[in-house]
Amino acid sequence: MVKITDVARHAGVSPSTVSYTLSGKRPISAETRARVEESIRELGYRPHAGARALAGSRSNVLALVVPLRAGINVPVVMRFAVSVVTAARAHDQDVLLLTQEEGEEGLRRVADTALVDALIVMDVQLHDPRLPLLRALDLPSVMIGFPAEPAGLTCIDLDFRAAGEVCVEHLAALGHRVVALIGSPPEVYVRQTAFAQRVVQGFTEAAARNGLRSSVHPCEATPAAARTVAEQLLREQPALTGVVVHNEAVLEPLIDAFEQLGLRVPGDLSVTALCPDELAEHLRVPVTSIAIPSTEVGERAVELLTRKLAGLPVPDTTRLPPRLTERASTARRSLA
Amino acid sequence: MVKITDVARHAGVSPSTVSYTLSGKRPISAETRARVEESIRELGYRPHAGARALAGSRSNVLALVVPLRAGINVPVVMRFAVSVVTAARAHDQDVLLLTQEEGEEGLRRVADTALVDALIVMDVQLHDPRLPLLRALDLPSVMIGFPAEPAGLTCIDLDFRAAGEVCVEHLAALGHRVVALIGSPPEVYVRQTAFAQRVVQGFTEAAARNGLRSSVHPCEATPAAARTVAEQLLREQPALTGVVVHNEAVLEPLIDAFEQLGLRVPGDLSVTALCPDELAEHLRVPVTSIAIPSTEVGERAVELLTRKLAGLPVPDTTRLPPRLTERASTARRSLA
DNA sequence: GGGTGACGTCGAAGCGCTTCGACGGGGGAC
DNA sequence: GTCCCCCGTCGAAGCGCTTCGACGTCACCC
Repeated sequence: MVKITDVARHAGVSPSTVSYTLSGKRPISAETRARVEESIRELGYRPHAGARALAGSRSNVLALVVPLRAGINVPVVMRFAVSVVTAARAHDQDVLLLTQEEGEEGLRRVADTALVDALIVMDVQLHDPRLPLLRALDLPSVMIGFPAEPAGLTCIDLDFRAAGEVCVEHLAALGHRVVALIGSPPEVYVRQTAFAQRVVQGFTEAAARNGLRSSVHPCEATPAAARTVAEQLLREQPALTGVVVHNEAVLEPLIDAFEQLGLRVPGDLSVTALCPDELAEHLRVPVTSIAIPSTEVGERAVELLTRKLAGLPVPDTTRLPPRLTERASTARRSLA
Repeated sequence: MVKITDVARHAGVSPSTVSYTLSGKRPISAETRARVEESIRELGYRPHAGARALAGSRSNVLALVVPLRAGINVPVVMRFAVSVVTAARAHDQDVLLLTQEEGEEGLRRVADTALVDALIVMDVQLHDPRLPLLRALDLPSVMIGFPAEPAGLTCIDLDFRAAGEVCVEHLAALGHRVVALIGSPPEVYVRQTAFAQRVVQGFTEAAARNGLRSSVHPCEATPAAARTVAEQLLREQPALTGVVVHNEAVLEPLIDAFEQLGLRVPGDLSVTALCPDELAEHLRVPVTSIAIPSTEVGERAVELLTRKLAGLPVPDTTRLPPRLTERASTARRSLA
């Protein structure tokens, strides 16, 4: 293994000069720098991570805690993880993978052993048991998702409220006057995360603001439930021409059900959804949708962490604006 | 931060004694051990990872390189990653996540900086450019998948050949005499990984061994292609009663096509597949299938690595036996 | 022309841990 | 009873790097 003293000898300087050349923490003359850099290249020097962490009290590693819970969207998590790693590398950091299974003990471990400099925690619940620990730890952290009480933490996620609004605005702009939100199973609304409620909020308020008639319908994640909701909707809201679906599992069955009930999409009914793009694209009728911007969330999370590590101020909460992708499932309301 | 000297002082011993208590590398009397352990607990001591890595030249971290290539099955990768992390923790190791994007340079970096002790490389291609590097590096590594020339490397994967065989044996045992393999798109067979060919091999040989008539049909990953293959099969092999599908994307369209052509599954046609269990389970007719045992692969990979790190011998190649899960899509051949 | 910084570099002191050699004491072998 | 060896423990020497204080040199100012 080639070490810093080897480089120093080869370049005819002291080890500290090599160190300063690398870190830029003190001025080094152009010639010396050139000589040192040449030596580094020639010898293939790579500083030892452990030694660096020990002396510099920075490991240049950040921990990423991924969820395991049933019901999480695996491809979204994966895309997110990859974007975190990529963004981290751009900031000269590596990423240690932790599973949620390790829980608070895992967080404490990597923090106490100084294995990592910072934490990214995904899938944060409203009353996440890890919150007190994260507040107490002196490591900077960023969480994906919003707990009930985000003060003193740094949180980031899609702005679900705005997502609900944008869907409605889109339908309103197309002339639709009666809209419905077909949501997640009832238990989701009383549960650990608040994003489902936020979508409802945004949906309802935007509808009111635009003078639309609107209703909200939770729906179990089964084709049968989808069918039932569709039938009920037709019965109770015959004037309905626009729906927002926030329930990936029933998006396809729902469209099938509507079409079997004689409603053409988008001819008679415009459909928008909150779901991953892959799903929206690959349906028989590609669906106008808003996706969770997993890549952007990952990048921004790393960026926030980097700023915190540098001692710069960061906002407590950042809500990413939704981006609606128009596809074949929405159209101007026919005036027939 | 509490350090080893704090513990030593508190327990009235020397730092080296604390170290030996922790590592077990030298005998420590029961009383001393108890005293030290109590001090550790009381003070909440956690050894500094960097210091440990520096002094002990072991970081207790292993790198996991995940693929990004289009066409990989994300949930499978994710499940695999999680099982690696879990297994690694059981061996007191942490896991650093690398993306394939970083390529050979990334491997070299984590190796040269001594950030990690060992490597797990997923999605290894037949002529993977990383192979020479992995051979040259003095870090132990395990690869998921088999390159063309696995000598000197440690590889693990599902035994695809046996998987092909098992499907045929299952059909043969049910009395089927004419079988077909519906495979991946043609390009897969001339491409980077060999597993597709191995399935064909196993399929063909098992068919011959059992005296079955058999044929192999590559198939593009589109519903239209599925339909075409189904029609062709009916025309050319009217006596066909069993198929093996090794192409996730067309499994559902294929079954649809067969049923639309008047063949009932499993009444007239038994279907087995190589695909993830989730897919097999959630089809209209749940399909008898063999899945890639991602969890097991992950565990075994970590185990192999642990043995290598301990200097123990490991086999160059380990092929995990396929496990066929019987579902509703296969039945005894009707003698009608 | 001497004082004063700023610049560029060096030496040495750690960072917290592991490990090697050494050493005292007690038990077994003779 | 003596010798030897092994058990249990200690002290000290690093592991490879960062960083702090110090120092020499040169340019510039009054």
